[in-house]
Amino acid sequence: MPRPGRNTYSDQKPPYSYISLTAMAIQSCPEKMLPLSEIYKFIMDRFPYYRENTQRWQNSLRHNLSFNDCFIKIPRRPDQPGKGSFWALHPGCGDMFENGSFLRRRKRFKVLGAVDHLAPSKQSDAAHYLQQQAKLRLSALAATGTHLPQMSTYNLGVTQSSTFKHPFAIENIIAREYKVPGSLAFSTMQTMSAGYPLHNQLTTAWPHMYNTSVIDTAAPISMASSDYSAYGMPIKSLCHGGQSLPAIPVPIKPTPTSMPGFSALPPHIPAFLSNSPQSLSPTSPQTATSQSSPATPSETLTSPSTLQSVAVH
DNA sequence: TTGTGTTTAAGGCTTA
DNA sequence: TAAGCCTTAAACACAA
Repeated sequence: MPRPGRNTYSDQKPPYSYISLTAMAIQSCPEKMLPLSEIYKFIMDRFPYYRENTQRWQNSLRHNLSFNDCFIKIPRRPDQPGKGSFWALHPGCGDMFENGSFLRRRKRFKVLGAVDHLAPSKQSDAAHYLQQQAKLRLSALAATGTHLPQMSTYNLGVTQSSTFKHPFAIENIIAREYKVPGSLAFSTMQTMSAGYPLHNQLTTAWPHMYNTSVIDTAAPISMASSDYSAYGMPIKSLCHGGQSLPAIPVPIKPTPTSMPGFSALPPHIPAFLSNSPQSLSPTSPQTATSQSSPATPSETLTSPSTLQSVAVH
């Protein structure tokens, strides 16, 4: 793994792949979906390296979005004018990264050929679900007269201040890994008490996928409003410490970190997943995450229950 | 015109 | 060593 010799990524290429960077951007957004331009912004804000040669890496990034099944395209609604679609993570890609670390992908995520016949409905289902999530949030926020909070979904339902920076937030990771090159990154991460692997992140976006130990296309999805918090988040998924901790889809190669219950946390969870708009760079301005475009859906409740996937190796 | 999205190809690197 | 992953480049189509 490259070890930048400077304090920041300012002149070093981050050790993350484009897939990881894209996943970071998407996960950093409360809606768990971003338009391409916002993904660009997220990356450029946090990694000054990518403020140059934009054509090159942006082309690569677009290639990855199209090529990899772990990304799903969500069309804009008519009331969401703008170029391009929204991009989200496929709900089944939670185990894609080794030990939950975005530094390395465990295996390539690929949609099962056997269920490819469902492909036409995949994106619309995903769109329905994500937009429904946004709708629920917006409804709740409208009722309380507040704005969409720029706070991590982790903070919802738990006693953390709005300024809380998750220990695995990308800011912290980078600060630890690169402010002191070759130093305490690993051990520091190990000492962190409360990790939030990608699975937990996905739980917020795809609760039905992570509240069952297996992907069950037949299982009806309860979307009763009582199951949701004020932000449209499934209450169960917010209770990290409870019994309702989401189970993880069985990986091809099970690892301790992917076992239900998270008895063992990854030693270097990436998790970039803070929604904090703070830049990782000493020079970067406001980040894109605070400007993400929430959907304003109006569809009826729909769950992407037909989504099936498998990580292959 | 520009941004977005798709596809193909090639080469380097890592892993099994 | 083969396979897979990642990056980069390029061409093309489409839409705002």
